[in-house]
Amino acid sequence: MSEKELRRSLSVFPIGTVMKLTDLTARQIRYYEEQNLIYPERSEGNRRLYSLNDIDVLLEIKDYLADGLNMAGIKHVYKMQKEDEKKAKDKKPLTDKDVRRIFYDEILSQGGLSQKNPFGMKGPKL
DNA sequence: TTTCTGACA
DNA sequence: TGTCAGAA
Repeated sequence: MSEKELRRSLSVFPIGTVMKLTDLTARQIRYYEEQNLIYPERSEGNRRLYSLNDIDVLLEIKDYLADGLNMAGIKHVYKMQKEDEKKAKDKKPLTDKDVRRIFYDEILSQGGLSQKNPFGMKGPKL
C-alpha cells in the first residue's frame, strides 16, 4: 500500500465533519456502516472516526442513491467490486471503475434494484 | 457541545 | 429515515 493510500485510510474525521462533507445525516452514515459499506474506526469515548476513503465511499453511495438505487443495489455494487478485486489478481481486463459502471448500468436498466419502479412493477404482485 | 445506542411513529 | 431519550 502506498503512502498516499495509507493517508487516505487514516481515520481522523468525526461524524459531524463527514455530515457536512457528504450532505448525509448521521443516521444514514451510521446505517451504511451497519451495512458494511464503510469501516470507520473508533476512538475517545467510542466515537467514530472516518477516513478520506470512507468519505469517498459515502459520496459514491450518495450518487447511487440519487440515481434511484436502494440499499440492496448499492450493496450489490460493492459486493461485485470486492469479488472483482480477487479475480483481478489473475487477470485484469477491466478496471474496478469499469466493472462498477457496468453492473451499475445493468442494475439501472433492469430496474431490479431500484427504490421505486419507474415503469410499474416487477415482482409476483399483479 | 457532540456523538453513541436503541427504539418507535 | 427522522427523531427522541439517556448516557458519555
